[in-house]
This record gives sequence, structure tokens and C-alpha cells, in this order.
Amino acid sequence: MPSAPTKTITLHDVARAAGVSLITASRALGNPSVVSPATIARVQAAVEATGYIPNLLAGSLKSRRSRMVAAIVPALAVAQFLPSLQTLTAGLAAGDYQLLLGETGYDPAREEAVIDTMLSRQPEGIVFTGLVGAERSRERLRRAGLPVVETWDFTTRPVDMLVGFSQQQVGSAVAGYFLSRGWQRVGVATADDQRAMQRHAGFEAAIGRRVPTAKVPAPSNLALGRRAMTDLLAQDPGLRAVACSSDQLAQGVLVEAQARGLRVPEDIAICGFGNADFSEHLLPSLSTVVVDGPGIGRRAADMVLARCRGETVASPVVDVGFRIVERQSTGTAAA
Amino acid sequence: MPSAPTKTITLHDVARAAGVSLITASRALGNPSVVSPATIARVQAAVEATGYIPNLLAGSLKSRRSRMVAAIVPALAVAQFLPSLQTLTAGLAAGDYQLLLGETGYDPAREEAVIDTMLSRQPEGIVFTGLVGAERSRERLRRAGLPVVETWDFTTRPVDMLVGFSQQQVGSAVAGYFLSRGWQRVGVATADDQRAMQRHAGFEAAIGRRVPTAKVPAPSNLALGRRAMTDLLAQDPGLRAVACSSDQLAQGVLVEAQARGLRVPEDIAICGFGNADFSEHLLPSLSTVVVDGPGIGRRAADMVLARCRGETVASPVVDVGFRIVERQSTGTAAA
DNA sequence: CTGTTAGCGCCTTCAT
DNA sequence: ATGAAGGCGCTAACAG
Repeated sequence: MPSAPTKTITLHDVARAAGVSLITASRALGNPSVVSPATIARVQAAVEATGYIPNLLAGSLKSRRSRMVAAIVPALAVAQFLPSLQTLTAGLAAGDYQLLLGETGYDPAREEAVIDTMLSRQPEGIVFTGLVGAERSRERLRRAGLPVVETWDFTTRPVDMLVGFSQQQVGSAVAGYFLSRGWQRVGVATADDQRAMQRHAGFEAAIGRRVPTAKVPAPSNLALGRRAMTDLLAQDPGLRAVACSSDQLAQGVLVEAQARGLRVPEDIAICGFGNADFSEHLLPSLSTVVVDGPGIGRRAADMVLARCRGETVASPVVDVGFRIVERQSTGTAAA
Repeated sequence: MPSAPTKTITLHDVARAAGVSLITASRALGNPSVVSPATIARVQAAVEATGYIPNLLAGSLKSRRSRMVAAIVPALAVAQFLPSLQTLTAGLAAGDYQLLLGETGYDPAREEAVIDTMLSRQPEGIVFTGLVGAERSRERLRRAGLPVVETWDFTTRPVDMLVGFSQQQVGSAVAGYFLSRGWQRVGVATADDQRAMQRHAGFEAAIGRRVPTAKVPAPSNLALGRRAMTDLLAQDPGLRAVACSSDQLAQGVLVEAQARGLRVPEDIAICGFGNADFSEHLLPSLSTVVVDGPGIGRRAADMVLARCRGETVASPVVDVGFRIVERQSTGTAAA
């Protein structure tokens, strides 16, 4: 149990201790360039002496600047988005902004509620992982008039700003890559979230037909990958290549293949998505789709901060693209 | 670009639209049990009509309840803590509290700054991953008089509340397990963060001497594990067992061993830490130290929420313990 | 059940 | 460079 809360120390107390007026103390802390150095020193000494902790809530109320940015993610534990979140957090912290975190749990219904909850905290900007689903929410956000960045997806009509890439294009690119290798008996292991399903749609569109598909609940992981592979082989025992909606899933597919004595890539090729930190170092190393996750977070932070400073963002819609890296799991030379 | 921000709609506007007083509108929204159903309906209709978004900042200022809890983590991308963070976020959201996220980047110097930043946002509680390092910070937090939960570690003198386990005990338990198997030529692959180093200290203490050790920068991952294994084998080519500070690191050690044609566990045994979602499904499956990560987050949320409600927490210091699960990577029967 | 009054702690505006 | 007043939007505390 902590010591009994001492009476709150406010800026008023600091000002008195420093022998200046309230507002001078406020300026010494928040806008020191207009205060004499001597005064600043006395105020800072008073802050030390009193153990003053500013109340940003109160300041924000008047200044209308909360110095918070909300980030809304489907789920925290999705490895996929961590690098983005990491750079976003870091970028915001560098600009002296804090991160308010919200989770939708992949549930579109909860999205609306989360948005409202977040908005009521007066963040100066909102960053979404993915697009905002409900048109109602999109309109509400536009009305709120604060910078909004949608990420990890693409549309020509974002709520406000966007930094991402086309999921469909990823799907068809992977399909094109498989076809270029002459693989006809291909399958897909995919999570059931919206973006993964779009990639799947792009994949089948490019292949030109339905392909054996194992669908698992998001967020995917290695265990689900093993199950998906079992499922796929039941659908087509002669499968030659599998496209996966995440590297975690792909690793599961790989492990299950190896557990069954299949050689990768000689017997079956595997491609992941996301270029997780482990993918390059597996045996065999995992071919995958590389997306600049850290870059997405960094740009999102930059965009929001720029708008918070009142600047106009030159390119409010950025397609960061993606590329397929060919490693051993789809290569000609096996591990 | 969003539409020009319309004049802020306040509760005042809602009250006028509903034909009631400001405070009645406030109560209809925040404490409906004392307002007549008819009035509530009219206020809610007015909220809909006006598109009102409450300003929680203003409310918090007066009520001294921010409905925010701060979580301070070393880094977001540490897979280890994700399950805890996940349940913490969920638990708080269920109690209608939001998560404010802060990162220290494993830097004790930044910890203090982060704490101050967080405190200035008036969170109603703070949850730490690990113990608070600096005595100065500990004292400051005690003074602040808000519920504090330290997690993932153990001490008899927590700042306030604690839910975790002894790192030293983990280290010596793993060492004891290795010894019980008769393995003498053992080594350690460890990250350089404080908790991992404590486990290492516990390990060596139980072994009774220094052991070959490969240290990598936190947060650890598969790639660092491969490097660590290379390092360890250089130190002792006849190594029989390796204890790792994370399952990610252990997987790297495993992959590197396999890449060198070593059989696991016949030639060399490997034990991880954390029981990541993939560990059970690797080939060979990974023996590891199981910690109830989700439980830690859940309990932390419960403790903070209870104290926010003014309740006293019966057991403010909880040792959740740990256990070693023996799988194939240290088992007698190989994969 | 509803309303009036008085701030929460700070920052903006206007003065000096 | 410093100060005095006023109010941000909301809710406790007391009335009716």
C-alpha cells in the first residue's frame, strides 16, 4: 500500500514556492523562451522541492492539445504489426506524444465502440491498422476533423491519410510467382481476417480458379499452420506449393511438411508473408513477401505529427509496396 | 483532408437539444440510474442528433478519475510479454479503462522520464513489466499514491503490488534439471537484460561454477540464437546442453545445431524460456520454462481495478511461480 | 428526479 | 518579462 496520497501539488504551489505568479511558473515550464533565466531557475528549483507533477489533463483541456495519439490494432499479439507499432510509438515519443492503445479483436462491431472511446479522450490523431470498416465510422472520423492514418492496406478513398499497400496485389504477385515456376497444384493457408482474405482473393484471381484452401482463425501461428497443412494435404496430397498469410503460419506448414517427411522445396514449396525476424534463418530459409513494417509506422508517425503541427502533408496517400524475396523454401537449391 | 472541424459540440448543446439542464444530461449519460427513463431517452436522442462526443479529459479533471492505466514495457516487440499485455489490455477494457503505453527501451535512464510523463497524464494505476529500477522512481511512485503493479519478477519490497516470480529460482531450477540429467558440459545463451542476467546468475550459482555463456543484446530472436550457438560451440565444442533466456533464442540455437548436423537432444539438449506459442510444435518440440503470462496480465488488471474501486487487495504480492516442461529437445526419446 | 453553484488545474487573452 | 482575469467541458456537492 503506498503512503497516503499527500494533497495534490499544483502549479499554484510551485509558483508560491518560487515567489512568482501562477502564469509565470506555467511559462517557465512550458514556454521558457519568454521568461528570464533567473526566474526559470527558481521555478525549476521549486518544482524539485515540491515534487510537482504537472497535470496534463488540465492543460490539455484549455490548450486543446492532448499530446496523445490513438493507435487501433486488431490485437496486440499480432507479430505482424509489432515493428510498425514499435516505430510508431518511438516516432511519437520523439515528438513528445504518447500512445493510447485500442484493440478491436478483429471484430468490426467493436471497432465503432473503440473509435468512440478513443475520440472521447481527445487524441490529436488516430492511426489504424487496416482500413476503417464501417462507413458510419469513417464519416464520424471525418467529422471529428483530426488527422487519421489508415495503414497496411490500400484504397483510393481513405478517411484522411494512408500508408499501406494493396492486399490483392500481394495475392496476385505470389500467384504470379508460383505460376512462373510452373507450379500448378498450389494451395493456400490463410487466416480469416479481412486483409488475409483479400490476398487470397487476389491469389485465386491470378491463378484463374479456386485452389485448395485451409482457413484458420486470426491471429495465425505455428500450431495453426501445422493444422492447415494437414488440411491442405487432405484436400490434395500432391500439392506442389503453398502460399501462407503469415510467416508464422508458413513455419507451421513447413514443420508439418518436414514431420511428414516431405522435402521443402523439392517436394513442396512454401511462401510466407511479412518477413518475420526468424524467416531468413529457418532451415530451409523461408521465401516470403517483404513489407516495410517499420517504415509504415515511421511514416504514420511523421504524418500525424506534421498535421498536429498544422503542416499540410504533401503526399497523404502512400503506397509502400512490397516485394517477394526468394529463399530456399521456394528456391531451386535446397537447404 | 477531413472536412473543416465544426464547432465543438459540448454537453451543453446536447442538454439544450434535449430541453434539460446540463447536469441532467451529464447524469443521463454517466449515471443513468438516477434519471427518469424518459429523460434518458431524450438525452440519448439529442446525443445522436448532435453527434456529441464526450470530452473525457474535462470529466477526468473534475472527477479525478482518468479511467486510464499506464503500462510500461521495455519494448513493445518483446514476444515474451505480449500475452500479459494482451490480457491486461482486455481486463482493463472490460472495466472500461484504457491503456496508455510507455516504452523504456531497456534503458534505466529513460525509465524515470517515462514514469514522469505517464504520471502527468494522471493514470489511475501503473503496471510495470519488471521491477522499477531506480530507488528515486520507486519513492516517487509511492508518493504519487496510486496503485502500482510490478510484474515478471520478484522482490519482498515492491513499490506497491506485485505479480511475478523469482528469476534466480528459474535459473537454478533449470540448472538443477540439467544436473539431474547428468549433464556436466552445459552452457547458456542469454539476452543481456536484467531479468535474463538474473536467471543466468541463478543458473551458475546452482551449477557451482562459471559456464560457457553467449550473451546477446535484448530483445533476443532466432538470428541471435544462431549466433549465440556458434559462439558457444567455439567456447566448448563438446557442449552437451544449452539453457536459453527465451524460446526465440532457443529456436535459433536449435536451428544452428541442426545446420551443423548435431542431433537434438542426442548430441545436445536445449531448454528455452517462456513457452512461446510455437515451442510445442517445433521438431523436436522445445523444452522450456512455462510462466503464466496471460495470468500475470489478468491479475495485474484485477489488482489495479480493485484498487481503483477503492477495495483493498487481499494478496498484493503474488508469486505465480513457473514450471519446466520437458519436451523432446531435452527428452530421452528424440523426434 | 432535477437544477444551481462552484470549481478541477491549467493555459489563452489581454493588460502592464 | 510578468501579471490578472476568465474559461476550457465537465461533474461533485448541495439544494429543491
